[in-house]
Amino acid sequence: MSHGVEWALHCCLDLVWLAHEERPVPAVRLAALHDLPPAYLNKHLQALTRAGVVASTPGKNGGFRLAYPPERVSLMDIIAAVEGQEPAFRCTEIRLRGLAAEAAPRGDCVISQAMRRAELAWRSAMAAVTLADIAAEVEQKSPGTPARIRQLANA
Amino acid sequence: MSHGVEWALHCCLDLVWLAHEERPVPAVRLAALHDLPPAYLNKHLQALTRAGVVASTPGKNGGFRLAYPPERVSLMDIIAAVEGQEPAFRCTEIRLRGLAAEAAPRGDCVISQAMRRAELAWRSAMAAVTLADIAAEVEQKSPGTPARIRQLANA
DNA sequence: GCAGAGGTACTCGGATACGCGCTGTCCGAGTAAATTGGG
DNA sequence: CCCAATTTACTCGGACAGCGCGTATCCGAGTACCTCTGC
Repeated sequence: MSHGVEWALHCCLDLVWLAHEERPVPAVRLAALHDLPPAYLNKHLQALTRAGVVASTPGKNGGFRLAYPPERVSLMDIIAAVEGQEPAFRCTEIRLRGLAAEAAPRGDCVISQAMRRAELAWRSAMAAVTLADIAAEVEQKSPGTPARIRQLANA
Repeated sequence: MSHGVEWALHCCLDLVWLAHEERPVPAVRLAALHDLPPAYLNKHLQALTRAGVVASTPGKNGGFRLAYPPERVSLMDIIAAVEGQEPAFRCTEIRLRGLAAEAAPRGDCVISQAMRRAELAWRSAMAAVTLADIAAEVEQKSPGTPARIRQLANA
């Protein structure tokens, strides 16, 4: 899994706390928060924009903000936006090629079924966690974090 | 996830049915079963050998066979052998770098925890399925498959 | 003082190089079987 | 006929190119703000 996923997750979490600001947050500001290459982070934020997870406003005082309230944005949404929606395991039906094709049973590939089940378990676990859950847990462990982030982002 | 995983899974399943043979199965025979590039399949079989999933015997009439009975080989073992044991999501602790480092809460990264939980769900689902389960399901759906594979592999 | 036109600074968006890992191939080391020669 | 040394054929194992995708960067299109001028 690419590093852009980690960046996108943390930046979206920051956007939760910065949503109370009037103005959207530019990519440069988000990059400075975590010492990331600004232009490359911008690329991933574009992917989030295309997927509809965040909304971008161009021009001066532009930037990014969450397109939905944090309760409605799951970690799966962010991952799918950055990594794409294709499944990690792609069955190419090799059982239907070569000599073994004659012995291939009818119906779906059993191996592919098992892989799909496992991947579905992963996707469900990711979809069950929302940005609001993450934010709430962080605020519980260290209540000062959101205000600190807002302060540092506007410096 | 690389294609080698799919190859390894299907070949290990074939090895379950070919385990009743006296002689190990060479990579060329396995490749012919599914019309795969023999040398490249051999490379993945080497990875399975290094991981101890299959055992290789060199020389004439050599080849590969399962190192354990199929009940003790899970799909996770095969995937880990080919893809490596490192987790798909690697937390690089970007919350501790940049301006936000001052606002970083103590304890583990909450996002990383959620990712680990999801990945653990995936690994558990994979580890819960053994080659014996897959083989039994295939044999139930089409009982002639194992004998057909044995016949085609020795042709 | 005020309105409007122009300039300016800032931001997103996509187009452009670079590097690493998966993909694919080849040849050598090693082993077991087959062969051959001698007893 | 039996045995052993040699040859042979076959297999795994690792070393060697090719390519696609993620990584990283830069510059242009577009927008909002600021400034300046005229009334």
